[in-house]
Amino acid sequence: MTGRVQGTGADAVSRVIEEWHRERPDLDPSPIEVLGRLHRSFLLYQTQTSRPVAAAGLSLAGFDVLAALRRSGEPYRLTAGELAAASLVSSAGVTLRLDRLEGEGLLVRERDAKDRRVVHCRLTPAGLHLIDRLFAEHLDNERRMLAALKPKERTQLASLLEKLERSLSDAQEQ
Amino acid sequence: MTGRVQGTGADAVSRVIEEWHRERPDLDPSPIEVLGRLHRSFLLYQTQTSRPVAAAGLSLAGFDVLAALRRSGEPYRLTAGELAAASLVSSAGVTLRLDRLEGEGLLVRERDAKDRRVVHCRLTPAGLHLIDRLFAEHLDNERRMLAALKPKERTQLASLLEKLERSLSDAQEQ
DNA sequence: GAGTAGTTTTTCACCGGTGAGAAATACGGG
DNA sequence: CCCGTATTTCTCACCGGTGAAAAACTACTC
Repeated sequence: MTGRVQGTGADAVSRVIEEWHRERPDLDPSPIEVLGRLHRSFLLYQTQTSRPVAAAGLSLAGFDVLAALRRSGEPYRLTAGELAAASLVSSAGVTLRLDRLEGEGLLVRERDAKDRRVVHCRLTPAGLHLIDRLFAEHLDNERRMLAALKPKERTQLASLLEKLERSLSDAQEQ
Repeated sequence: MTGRVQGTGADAVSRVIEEWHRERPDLDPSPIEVLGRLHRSFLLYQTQTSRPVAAAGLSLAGFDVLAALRRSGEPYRLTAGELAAASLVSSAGVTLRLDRLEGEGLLVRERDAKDRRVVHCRLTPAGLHLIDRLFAEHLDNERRMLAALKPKERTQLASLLEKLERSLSDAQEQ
């Protein structure tokens, strides 16, 4: 018997699909097999990732910006536009992130001398120190989250997620 | 030569990993192969999913609630707690979602007669009609997003995401 | 070199989420 | 019954995101 109630029996998404199949047998709910699980996995990931970052007084949004600057290498400097593109965030969102991080002294804004529209963001020593400490922790935390996957499953999943990202990008185009 | 600049060359996550490898060769960034792609895929998914839903005057949050009620079957009624659990949202978040949907006449709150703490939420005819119309569109939209994946890739990805969700759940436990 | 189009970032008004704790109710044991 | 504990939902103060439009600037064209 497959029909479970609400609780913790099988997989939440499997139950969702069973319910839709019962209620709307005219529809094919199979996309949920992938995208519903994407959604739920992301929410779990987000919740668990933010905890240690928040313990250091940072949000995931702030962490994301500092990480982008750090991995860009010296002089740890990117424009607001580059940060928006790297994080898939709107330009308004980036402005907000920068306001907070600049207020906390983790980065500084510097107007470009040649093209005075563009704003460069540069890590301060405090920002560099913080992200260097947090990022190692962050990776360890992520490793814990993947502990139940075998190495082969991880590489397969990575490869399929890469294809998924491309598929989603394609769909966006038109 | 593998080092690409910023643009559209290979995969954004591959570039991120190359950068980290260059900047912090002491760390193993491999979790990003999976979780960075999870993150980006989710953001793309979210953006594209919200468009048609928003065109009907609804947010993804509202859509999520109506869908949970609809698939629960007649009488299309769940408690606030059940909705929170189904959507991985805090109780405060559910209250907010319900306020908006009730204000728009898409559901009604009904206090339980036996246990007056619990609030049942029931789809109104307007809510039922709206979600029945939108959900079919939504599935078609999701199918478009998966178009570049072969059937076999979809089932593999679904199965690996199920394992990932379980791995993330396990990690949450302690 | 003035006008126009295009770009980059910021502002504004809003939605949607959280954690902590309050409020209301239920329940079990003396 | 009454008390302490647990459960369920809501309130409050806040963070973080968006789209549209403004602001600041560049660059093209005539």
